[in-house]
Amino acid sequence: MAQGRRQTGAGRGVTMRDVADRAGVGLATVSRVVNGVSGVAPELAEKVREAARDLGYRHDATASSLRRADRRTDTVALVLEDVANPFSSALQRAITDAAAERGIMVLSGSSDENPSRERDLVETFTARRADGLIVVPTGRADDALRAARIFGTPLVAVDRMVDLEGVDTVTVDNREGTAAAAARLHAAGHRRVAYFGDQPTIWTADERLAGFSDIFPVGPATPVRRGLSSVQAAEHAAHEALASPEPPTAFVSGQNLITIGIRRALQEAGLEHRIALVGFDDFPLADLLTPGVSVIAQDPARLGLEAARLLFARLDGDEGPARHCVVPTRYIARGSGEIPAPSARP
Amino acid sequence: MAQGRRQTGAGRGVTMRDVADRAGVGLATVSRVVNGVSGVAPELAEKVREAARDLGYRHDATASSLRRADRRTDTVALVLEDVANPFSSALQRAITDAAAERGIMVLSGSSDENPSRERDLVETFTARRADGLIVVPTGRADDALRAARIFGTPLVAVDRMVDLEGVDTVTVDNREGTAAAAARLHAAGHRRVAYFGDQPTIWTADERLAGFSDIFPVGPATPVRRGLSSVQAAEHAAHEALASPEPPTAFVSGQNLITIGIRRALQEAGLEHRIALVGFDDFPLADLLTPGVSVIAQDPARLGLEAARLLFARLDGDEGPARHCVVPTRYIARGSGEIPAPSARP
DNA sequence: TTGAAAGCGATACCAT
DNA sequence: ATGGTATCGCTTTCAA
Repeated sequence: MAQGRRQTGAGRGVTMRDVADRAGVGLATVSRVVNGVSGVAPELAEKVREAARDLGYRHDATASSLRRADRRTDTVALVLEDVANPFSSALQRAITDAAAERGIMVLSGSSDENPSRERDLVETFTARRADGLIVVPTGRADDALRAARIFGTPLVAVDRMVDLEGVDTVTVDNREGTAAAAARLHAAGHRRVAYFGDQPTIWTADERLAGFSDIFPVGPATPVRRGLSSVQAAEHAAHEALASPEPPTAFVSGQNLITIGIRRALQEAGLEHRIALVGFDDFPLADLLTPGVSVIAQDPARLGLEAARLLFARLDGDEGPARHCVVPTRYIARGSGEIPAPSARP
Repeated sequence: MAQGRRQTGAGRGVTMRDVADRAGVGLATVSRVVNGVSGVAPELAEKVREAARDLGYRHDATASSLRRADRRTDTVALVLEDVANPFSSALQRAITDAAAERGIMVLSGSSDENPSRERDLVETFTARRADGLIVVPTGRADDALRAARIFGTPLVAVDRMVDLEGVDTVTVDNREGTAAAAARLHAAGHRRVAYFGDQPTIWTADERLAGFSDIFPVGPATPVRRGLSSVQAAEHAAHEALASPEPPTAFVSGQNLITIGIRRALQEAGLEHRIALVGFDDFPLADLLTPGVSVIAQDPARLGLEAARLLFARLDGDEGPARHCVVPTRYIARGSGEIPAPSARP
């Protein structure tokens, strides 16, 4: 059987007018029944529902929102860094769930850290008249977001701060979390500690490095590598660091892919039990590796929930000043971060 | 600064009419310019673009599709099992990328293996007039999908087969892949092998079990556990199996969460080097564990791409008979599946 | 080449 | 309580 656009008389093309005619009522009455407006005689309502069923009527949300006074589409859009990243997908899941409770759908796309892709996405989403936007911004001075704000679409920046007044934000305590983890390494005797981070354009990358530097000011003993954005790049850089005359006794990573890359290099060199490693952002199976990977864990579900709440408040008419929500991180000791410096070993 | 709906005169509420008036041209001309229809005098077109820029005009894709002859919304919808699952998010990513190339957006939602949630999602998506649907069906006789087909929205089922004529499908060779892996265990001397699988309502769960049974017919030596759908459940079941008088010498898992649960139990019992484990579906870091986890790997990106292709062909007017695309799996030996049976050990 | 006008499917006002 | 009708923002004839 072929899959055609119009294979049966039912479905496509059946409008409220058709339903009204078949039920022998006015167009407005059908609209009331479909929208569950009270004040329609029960028997009429039943007749309408029957006609709708017979004809295979399907409500057109598109036309509905066009005519509606509030112009709502009951859709919010989500611009992530990469849907396939576990952090992003946990965020998406939390937001989608929160939205579903209100009967709101979620559109999403990946910017891949590319400002022009981000711009395209924001443009497409506003063209589709999303009621609101939740964005993981690619940059601090974000053009795409500025455009959306001018257009008037409520907007929440999540995971990263942005230099735009009046934008609600949700972030984690990147600096404090990283500093606390670094302090633990310091207490365990580490003095030669390498920091591997993401691209400096990303706000979180700056914050985390700052937290690290609070404990280990950058110097010859504390090499800093930035601009790492894939497992392979981090793995390669870690191999280089291990091959240097005075290799670090510990690594701090600013991102989960980097953490995995470093760990991969350590395992290849057979050093995972001798060199400490702490990563920012938890990842699945970190606890099943031996030794387990200690991390500064974020709570992406919580982040998403707070972002959704902020956005929904705006959708509900909140016109107050911008709010900034900071979600705490949590250090999870699994072993790799608890390896002491050689000097401190018995 | 407050975040209002209408904080500047620009943006919201600016229609083509406004642009037309400011540019001193007709409404139709603006429409032509915006849609890039050739045949407008260059100077007029420039005037229109300028007016649009000045007023902060944003095209309304909603109204556009309503009036357009083909009624296209340039949106396809995706019903996944759980966006947060790596398999699902890889699928989503591949489909979103393929769609983006054609200027198509992707709506998505998670059914959580719940038929009524699936139904809601399909309903919402068709109400939003998605041009097409890609669904990971929760059941074989899927009501939600039947409804969508009657409505006439092109539909592709991915990952799982469905008892509905005329529906395009993309799956992997579940049975063959599992049988091949089981055969390897048999060759390595294993005779007491446990199979842990997902809920029997899921088509893939049946297929994979069938593949296992092709090599190890179900009997006392080959216990089968079904209905496992979380890491915890699998872990618990694995502990039980290990505590039995004659524990299996190998495990075969029908799903990635189950694989992880079994592995967790093995590590807790200190048996990960003595009892073999092969899982269906690869997962991140499977190679970093010691021993690495051998898997029957699917290629979710490929699955998504094929599904998108099938759907786009329908959108392009293909009315041919339903097509079924089968993507091959690949066994990846990492160690856990290569542990020989004790009887076969020197 | 350009513009006026009809109408996509639904909502909301205003009569009845 | 119910129905007629103007209208949402846009595309698409059809005339000029």
